[in-house]
Parts: sequence; C-alpha cells; structure tokens
Amino acid sequence: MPRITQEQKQLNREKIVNAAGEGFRLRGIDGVGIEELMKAAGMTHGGFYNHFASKDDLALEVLHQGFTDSLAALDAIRAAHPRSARAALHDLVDGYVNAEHRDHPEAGCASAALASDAGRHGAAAQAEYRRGLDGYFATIADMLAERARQSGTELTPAEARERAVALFSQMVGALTLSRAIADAAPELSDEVLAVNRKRLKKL
Amino acid sequence: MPRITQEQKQLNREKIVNAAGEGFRLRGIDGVGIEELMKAAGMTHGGFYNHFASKDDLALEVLHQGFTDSLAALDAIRAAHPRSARAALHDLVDGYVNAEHRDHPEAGCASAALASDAGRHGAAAQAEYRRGLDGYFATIADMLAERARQSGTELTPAEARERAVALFSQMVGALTLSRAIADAAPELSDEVLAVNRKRLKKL
DNA sequence: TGTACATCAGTGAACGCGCGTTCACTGATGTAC
DNA sequence: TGTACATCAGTGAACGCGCGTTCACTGATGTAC
Repeated sequence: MPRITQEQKQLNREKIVNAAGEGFRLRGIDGVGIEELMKAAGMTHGGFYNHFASKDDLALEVLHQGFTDSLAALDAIRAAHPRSARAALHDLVDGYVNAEHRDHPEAGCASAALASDAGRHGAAAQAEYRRGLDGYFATIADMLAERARQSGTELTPAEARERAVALFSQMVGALTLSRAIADAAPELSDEVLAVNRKRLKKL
Repeated sequence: MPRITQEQKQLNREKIVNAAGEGFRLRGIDGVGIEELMKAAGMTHGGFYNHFASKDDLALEVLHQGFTDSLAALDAIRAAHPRSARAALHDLVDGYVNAEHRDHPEAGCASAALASDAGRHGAAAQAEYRRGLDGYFATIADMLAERARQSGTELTPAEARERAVALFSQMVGALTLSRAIADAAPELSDEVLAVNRKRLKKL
C-alpha cells in the first residue's frame, strides 16, 4: 500500500496532531506514547518520523494548534454577540468554567490542560504558550473595554488589561482545582466551579 | 553497615519523602525516577521498598505531607498577625503570588505544583488533594470573616466561603500561568503575578 | 549483665517492560523523457 | 500521452535505554534467655 498521495499525507499528519492533542490534554505529554498515539491516528508507529523530527517537535505543534483553536473559539463567542460584550463575556465564563469542560480536557482549552507540561518542556513550548496567553489577554481586555463602552463608561487600556489578566487567571485556577478533585470529591469540585462562575460573571 | 537504628530508619524515610516532595513538585511525579530520588536522599535505590509499597504509595505520602506543611504555614501567617486579619491576608497573597514562589515550586505550595498530577493519579491522590483544599478554603474563609468583623461589618459563613474559594482559585491560577511562561516570557510572567497580587489584595 | 541468634535496612545486580527512535523493506505515487 | 524509474509514506521488527520492582546478600541492631 505505502506511498500515498501528498494530500493523504497531510491528512494523516493532521490525524496525528489531533490524536496527540487529545492524548496530551488527558494524560500529559509524558503520559502518552507514540505507539498509542499513532494507533489512535489509524497507523503504525514507524511512520511517525516521516511527519515529525521528535516527540517534542509534535508537542510544539500540538500547543500551536491548541492555542490557534482556542483563540478562534474565543473570536466565535465574540462574533455570536455583536451587540453585547456583556453577553459574550457571560458565554465565555459559562463555557469555560463548567463540568463539561472539567470532565473533557481532551476537547478543551490548552491553557488549562497543558500549563504544567508547558512549564516543564522547555523554552519553545513556553513560547507557544505565551502566544496563546497574549491572545487571551488581549481579546478579553477588548471585550471588557467594549462592555464598558456599551454601558456608557470608559476603561483605560491599562485597566482593561489588568482586569482581563485577573479574570483569565481565575478561570484557569477554577478549572485546575476542580479537575484536581473531580473523581474523589465531586461536590467540592462542583462548588469550585459554581462559585467561580458566579463571581466571574459579576466582575 | 546495614541494619540501622529504628530512629535512623525513620529519618531516612523522611529524607525520601522530602526529596520526593521537591522532585515531584519540580518535574512531576512521572518526571522523577526512584533511583534519582533515593540518590538525592543519600541512599541507593534498592532500599526504597523497605519504606514504601510502590511509587504511587510515596506520591500519596508526598501529597499528605505537602498539604500538612502548607496548612501549617497558613496557620503561621495567621498567628503572625493576631490583631489584623487584613494584614494576614495581605501576607498570604504576597507570599503566594510572587516570583520567588513561581521560581521555586520545589519549596512551594503543593496545590499549585501538583494539581495536574493529582488529577491524573487516581482517587487516593485526589482525596489527599481534597483534604488540602478543604483546609485552605476553611481557613481563608475564617480570615475573611475575621477581617470583616475587625472592620465593623459582618459576613455570612456562606459569603465568606464563596469569597475564599474564588480568592484561592485566582491565586492558584496566577501562579500556574506565571510558571507556564516563566522562562520564555519573563515580563509577561511578572505581569501576571503583579496584576493578580494587586487585585487579590483589593478583594 | 552477657551471650547467641533472629531480624531486617541498605546494597547493588538483575528482571521485565515500555519508551523514543532507527531501519530495511514495500509498493504506489510522482516525475523525467 | 505513455513508459521507465526515482521517490518516499507507511510497515513492523529491532535498537538502546531508563523505568519500577525484585532479590540474594551483608552485617549491625534488636531480642530472648
């Protein structure tokens, strides 16, 4: 069978990145092997190095793809509420700080699922992470400034950014803590989500 | 040489737990091997199983010890400010959300350093984590209620707890994000810390 | 208190296993003419 | 357009390596008398 279309090769590469994206978010970069990854992508492990120079190389691509997706999703939330930044912010908080997102890191935000992996996997991984964070902070700051404008007040750029940094930090912290106890203490985990969701929407 | 005093055995056990506490916080539970751990504790790897049934067993003890230490440190902060819960809360935030703590996870809070490890290492690990979180939430709620009382207002227990949960979530999120980009984007990392520190103290 | 013996903590070699990575092979694709 | 050949993506066995764990050994400690 081998030697396939260039188009098919590109599709296979994407399958690997997607499978790795889910696996890495669920169990960490070091928690998933290449054989398992390639199997999930529908191939055998030997072909991995036709696509990536190393596992770390793949990890970088997963981070890049993850943040690209997350930032696109954030833009989609904004676009869904063209008249109300307040409604968009509520959607953002509700969509981020909830049980569904907690229970499915494989389909969720790279920031929350891969924070400790990024911190431990070298400067290149951190640079990808930084790009994501910058995007989150800038977009949320925009949303906050827009909301202020729509309710007849003004926010200096510095103030909007401060609030955005604090807001996103709390969102990530809430998800992180709720995940750390999801199986053993579901009520406490739910409480962490509910309390933060409620208070984040009041900010 | 072998067969040593029971007292010495206990000391050796503590050395292993301490070495593991540092190693696990720095590089994750899966990121440190038993041989390396035992070497750091001043022994060879073979004796490990005289102290622990397995590496997971050690991880549980590390979590337990970590939260015990953290909760004791929290009590010490309270005790240092018997007249002002406000001052104690400021100390807590300043001591938690800063560059020193970011750069030395091995000497820092188990909640922040081991959150993803706990979430991925089974129900027993999560139960230890829960115990720590319960302690943090309860103590911080107490501090917030005390601060209100000292400034002439009252806080219902429910309101105090809500604020405590939100406050600690934000503290953990701030530290988590700042660590994820500490090497590659030190200015952004510092900003995350400074913004959250400032706003947490206003809460 | 002194002696004889059982216990058992630390040592370091060894075990099986799974990991990331390499490689010879294959045959369909891509390309040169 | 057709043909001959080079390319190269996927296969699956193999590599070295480090991991968690086991084990026979040792000799000082703990204990029974």
